[in-house]
Amino acid sequence: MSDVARAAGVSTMTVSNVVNDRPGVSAEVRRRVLRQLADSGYRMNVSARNLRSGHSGVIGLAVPGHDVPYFGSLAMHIAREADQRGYRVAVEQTGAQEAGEVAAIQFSRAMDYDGLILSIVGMDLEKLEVAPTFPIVLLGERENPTAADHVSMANREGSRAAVEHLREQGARRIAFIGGPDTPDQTIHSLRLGGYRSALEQAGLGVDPALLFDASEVTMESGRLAGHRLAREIRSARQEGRPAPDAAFAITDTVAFGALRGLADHGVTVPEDLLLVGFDDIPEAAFMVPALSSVAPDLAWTARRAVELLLERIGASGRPGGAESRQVREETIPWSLEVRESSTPVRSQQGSVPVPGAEHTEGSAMAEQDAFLVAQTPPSSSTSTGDAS
Amino acid sequence: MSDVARAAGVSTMTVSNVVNDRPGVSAEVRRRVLRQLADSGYRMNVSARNLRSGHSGVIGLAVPGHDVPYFGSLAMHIAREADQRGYRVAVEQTGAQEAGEVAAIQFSRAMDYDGLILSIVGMDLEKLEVAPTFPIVLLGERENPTAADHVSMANREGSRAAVEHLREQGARRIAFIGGPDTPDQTIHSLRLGGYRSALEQAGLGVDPALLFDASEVTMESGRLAGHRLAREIRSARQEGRPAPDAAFAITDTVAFGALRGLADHGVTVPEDLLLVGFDDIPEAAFMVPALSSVAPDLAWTARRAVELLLERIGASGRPGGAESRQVREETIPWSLEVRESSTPVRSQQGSVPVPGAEHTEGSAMAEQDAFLVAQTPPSSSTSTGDAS
DNA sequence: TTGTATGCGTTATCAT
DNA sequence: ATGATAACGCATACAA
Repeated sequence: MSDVARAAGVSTMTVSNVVNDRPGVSAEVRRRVLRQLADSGYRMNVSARNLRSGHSGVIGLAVPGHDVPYFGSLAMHIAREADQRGYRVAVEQTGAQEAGEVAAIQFSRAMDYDGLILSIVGMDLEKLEVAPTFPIVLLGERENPTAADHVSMANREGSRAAVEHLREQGARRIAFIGGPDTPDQTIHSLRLGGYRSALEQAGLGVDPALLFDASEVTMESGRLAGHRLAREIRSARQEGRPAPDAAFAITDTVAFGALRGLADHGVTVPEDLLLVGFDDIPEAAFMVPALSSVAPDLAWTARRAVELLLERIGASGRPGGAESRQVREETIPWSLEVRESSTPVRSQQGSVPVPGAEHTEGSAMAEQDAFLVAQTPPSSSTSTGDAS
Repeated sequence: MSDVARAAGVSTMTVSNVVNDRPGVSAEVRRRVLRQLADSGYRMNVSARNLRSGHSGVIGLAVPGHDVPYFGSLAMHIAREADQRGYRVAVEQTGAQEAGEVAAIQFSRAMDYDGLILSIVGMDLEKLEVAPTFPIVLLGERENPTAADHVSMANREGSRAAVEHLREQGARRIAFIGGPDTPDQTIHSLRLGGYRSALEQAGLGVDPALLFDASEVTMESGRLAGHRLAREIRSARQEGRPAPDAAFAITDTVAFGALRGLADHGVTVPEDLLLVGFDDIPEAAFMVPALSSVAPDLAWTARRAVELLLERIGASGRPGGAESRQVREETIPWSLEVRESSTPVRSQQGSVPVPGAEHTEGSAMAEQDAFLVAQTPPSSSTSTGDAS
């Protein structure tokens, strides 16, 4: 910058003013400086500016893994949202849910970010020893005991709606594919809670034989659970007892794996079994069969998360700043997307290579739409959440 | 740091030495400083350190979209690789392939990174006006005219192997699902080139009627292509001319969409049509049917990309640094993963809810393995690439 | 409208 | 083994 100043015959301060487009610079001088700026190929040293200004203009986003579709989709929305507010988003992965360690790493790593949006998955919130001065917004499970803002998923309500929907579709023995129940609030315990509450409302209890473990929340664990579920269906039918006729998977990713696992054993969805997932990842609508899913409003989530974080960043400078602000807790609006996987078929489609009806691109689109919004969600499953 | 120094009765320099674990500090003093460090809750100011050291310890990774599975997978590998070398990775999304603009944005944004790994998709490399002093490694298409290191996909070879494989499986009319041919090197033109070259080697030409557009490289565009392909199959059969019996999709994501589009019209894979994709995204093995795919070695890719970038970062300080180093061009090793989607079935599995054979978890695993490595890739499709 | 002095938190260098 | 000093590149405060 001093080079540019010398070449333009002004002081570095004037150059700084030009670069940052501040008023108080004559048009003539500005022109000269701009010219020099271009010629010299000058570029701001961001570190120096950060050092001086005390902020970096980037917010961090910590997700469990870059390769998890749900978080990929979330990251996209958050990046879009932050862009609009002049912030950059740097996405990091926490690797897994190794509570304390990962959280600590995340935190220390985030020190040069202005703030952090942290997706916690199955991690003990108590272990999150966040310095109360650092702006953080938590994303994820419900009922947050920490002193940090929190945008939370309606895990219980969403899961309940999914199971109620399955019952409305005629399902009588509904399996749960997910992790074990735990005292602390994890994705597993909460969504299992919703499953239980739907059953209890129908006057039923949870049959342990209908709980199929997929604690890892991966496609592979879903597949293995699918294998076990298929075997249970077979056994039940052979032994003449009622077989599972539906399943709620804790995650679309798990559901995807389960779909594969069931197929491995010749069990088809929705003919043999109805299936609903959670997250409504972009892939859900494209699976065969298209996967019904509890769909959190990701655009809303991204907007609120960024807004809350920016508010806290703004407050963290001023007296009685970040630490004293009241903690906010908001719940993500959601809906239930009903697709093929939970819609009992009237007549088997079969593998007919040549469809009977004529199809143009337009009619194909219409057909596709019919698949995507096959059915209006029941009233209990419409959007909810306090978008305060 | 000066607070800590004062409290510990030493100089800031000594504190710095302790913090950075440098030699030349007596055990006694180190203990005292460490204690103060802990008590005071001190944390390094990264901006200041960066200002002083001249580098940030962060490398950027620019991908088209956070929500593209292939790049999610890639990001995961790169993050792992960089971690091992003490670097952090910040992932940003370029939004799309808007050549010049996006590249410029990326570049300016990357200024406080030590370097950038840039995934270019369908973007004109010529438009990438990169300041030759900034360390960049390009990831993506082949034959790079820019003055930057480049780790490239074996687009032609991989595509050719896929199509050859389809022919070996008995396919006679192989469709291409992807974007249009262009003079410049895009993912479309290159993979189409491989498709063409495989056909020509078999003494055939490219039939324009077998080119199904999916230029957007999304699930949705794949689905629409699937619709058109299904209609072509129907028409051909009705009119008694040979129908497409296989397809090569430019990307697994497109293949996934195509699978859905075909299913919309009752066309099943592999019974009615064989299908191979490209990228071998994690989902490929879990699709029903499991998707055959050209599988680039992502771990290798990540390692080389990071290594090349770090070399260039290292050189950029020294005299005759980054700009003068010779540009490196390497090709990613790959293999062909053959799965169900390109394996003609002997006897139709059908939708039998109760499999005949007994299944334990173990035998289920065995069955799964059988699916995953259903067949050894032909010799022409084994790993290749100059891992120099 | 423009310039000067000063300091942000850290580390390299040189001295002790 | 430890400390004093200067400097990294910029922006705030104030003087001119």
